[in-house]
Amino acid sequence: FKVGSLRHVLIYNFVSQIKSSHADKPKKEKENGYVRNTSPAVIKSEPEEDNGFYPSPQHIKTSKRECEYKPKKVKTEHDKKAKKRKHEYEEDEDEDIKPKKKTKDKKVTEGKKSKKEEEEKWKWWEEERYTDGSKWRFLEHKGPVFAPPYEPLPDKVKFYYDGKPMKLNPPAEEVATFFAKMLDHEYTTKDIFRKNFFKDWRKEMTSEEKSKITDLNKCNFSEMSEYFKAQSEARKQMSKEEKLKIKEENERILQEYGFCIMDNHKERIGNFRIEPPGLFRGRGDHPKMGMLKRRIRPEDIIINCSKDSKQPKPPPGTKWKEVRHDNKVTWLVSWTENIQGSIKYIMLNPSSRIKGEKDWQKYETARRLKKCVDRIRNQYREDWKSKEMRIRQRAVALYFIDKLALRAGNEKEEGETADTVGCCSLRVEHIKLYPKMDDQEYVVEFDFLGKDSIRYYNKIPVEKRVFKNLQLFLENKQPEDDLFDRLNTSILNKHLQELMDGLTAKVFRTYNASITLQQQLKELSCSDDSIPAKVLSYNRANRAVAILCNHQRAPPKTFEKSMQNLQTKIDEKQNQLSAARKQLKAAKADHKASHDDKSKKTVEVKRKAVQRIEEQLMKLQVQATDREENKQIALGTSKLNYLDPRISVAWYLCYAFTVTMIVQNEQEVS
DNA sequence: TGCACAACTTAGAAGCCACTTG
DNA sequence: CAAGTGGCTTCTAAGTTGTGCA
Repeated sequence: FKVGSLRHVLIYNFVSQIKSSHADKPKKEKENGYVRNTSPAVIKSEPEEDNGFYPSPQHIKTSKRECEYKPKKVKTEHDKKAKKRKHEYEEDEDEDIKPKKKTKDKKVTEGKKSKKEEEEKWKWWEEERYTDGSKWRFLEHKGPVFAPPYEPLPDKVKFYYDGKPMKLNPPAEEVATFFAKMLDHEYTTKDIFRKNFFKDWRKEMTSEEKSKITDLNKCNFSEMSEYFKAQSEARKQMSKEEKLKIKEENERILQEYGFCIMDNHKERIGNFRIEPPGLFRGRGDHPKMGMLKRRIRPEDIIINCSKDSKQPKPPPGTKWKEVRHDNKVTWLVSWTENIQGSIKYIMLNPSSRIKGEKDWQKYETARRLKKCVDRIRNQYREDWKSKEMRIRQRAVALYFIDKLALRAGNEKEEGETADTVGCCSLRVEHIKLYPKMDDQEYVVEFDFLGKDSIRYYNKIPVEKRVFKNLQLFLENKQPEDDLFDRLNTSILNKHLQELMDGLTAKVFRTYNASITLQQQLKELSCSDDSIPAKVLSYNRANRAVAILCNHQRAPPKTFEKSMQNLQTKIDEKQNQLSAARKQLKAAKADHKASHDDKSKKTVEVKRKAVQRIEEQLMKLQVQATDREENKQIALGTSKLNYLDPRISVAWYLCYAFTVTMIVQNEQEVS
């Protein structure tokens, strides 16, 4: 599990170092008049009750020093080098970067391979990074792919109002089809959805239509809905040739618009298609659900590319809103969306250099946190005793973020989005305190909706001082008041920045997720295990992380059924096994009687059969366990965003490498 | 300090597609 | 060959963080 042992293949570019002083410079709190139900700024002193549980001051010093560790070699990228990157990476043979030996070896072998393959395997991580804040030197692309224009319905497909057929003009008809396509979804039964939809739909109607259509309940979209269902059915029934044709066309579009040139490398674009118009579907109880998401036109689009590139052309007869050349950002295309008024971007694929570097950096920051997390924990424990309310609140919030992997929790504009919270925005109504619960003391019960309106429910025992502080924070407050009324994410992050360079609230999530994976792998793995058992161990470690981060999913619609199917298979296998065992017994008896070669062979054959079936049964059982445990848990998000891949690779190398394929998918490894 | 805005990461659902299985 | 399945990719909403300005 020594992830550090992988260092030789990676460049370590610690750009930053810990600020020398963590000394708290007490700042005067500014009071902006009267605020309802805020906590007192200063807290009367309490009797100290140090239980000697926490590490000694010496220990703190050690970890502090560790944290201030300054890498021997902080690379400074000279302008010359930065420019060089644009010009060629093949010619960079003599660059004096640390892992050069390795690189050279590889280059030699790669020389035999085709040019194309080499390009695909560009090792951006072996190159220098930009240090001047610019993201690229050269950027060329073809612009976005727009949603296909609306095709009016054939005349035979009718819309009925109040029982009478009615032909809608195309703009209103288009919006009606959006609704018709969602008829099966429970969204369309929700009041807010219907109200928002109807309001926006009416905006698209002619005055004549507007005066006629006044009640959504009198609208009958069923014929439209049937038509679309038939269409999608027809699409499934298409012949092989037709399907192939569509596939080829998609491939052509991908090749033309799906890539860009950034700094001499062809890179895959993430989302090169503009979002088509439709009805907005927020998550959870979203006040704007059902609103019309407008069609985006070239006139809405801002193009970003380099001056010396071939600029993308807008569709004939149209113009871009703007073309700019900003190399301090990574996006290629942007537009403003009409529901929240926020900006949407077209950016590169995760496989790109620009995303990969950022991702790597994220895990490096998490590793730096590992080095000084003890110090930070001691610090916030100290702060629980602070005289200042804001410091206590900050310290308790940070404890939650660290221990429970809660998100930072920005304030949100009321009425604009679903009512969800994170740590700093927790309200009184979201926690309950139990001085005693069963055999545990000082239990806090959390119950709130977090990101994407996923419920967070957890009961955990906390340290006494935390509990007492929470009681204090709750004093004289209403359920809808903020728990941490003297705290917000920007205050918290400013504090974290002082504790460690680059530290923000979300780094704790990354760190705790990754360290949990590492610990769980160590704990759950046993080198004698069979392959399926090892896979189960890995998935369980992954699952522990997903639980920590509260990554949930709706149980798959077919879950119960597929579970049953699996169980049937297991039962069958068990029957097979007992039959095979019987046969083996019989063969043995036969051999004992005859002692000839033939019967000996039969015994061997039967023995092998039993073994094979046992293995198959075990595999099925493990699969069933894995699936059952994973019913409501989503592993993807943590795999993708929180788990340092080096931990998985290290686990694979030092524990599972004798076994051919734990990770069946090569892509996963790369 | 508070706010708006911009840029970027993280998130679950839906869609798609290749494969298996009966 | 159809139906089921599972493992992706795609889609786009919903977060976090940083910045600049009053």
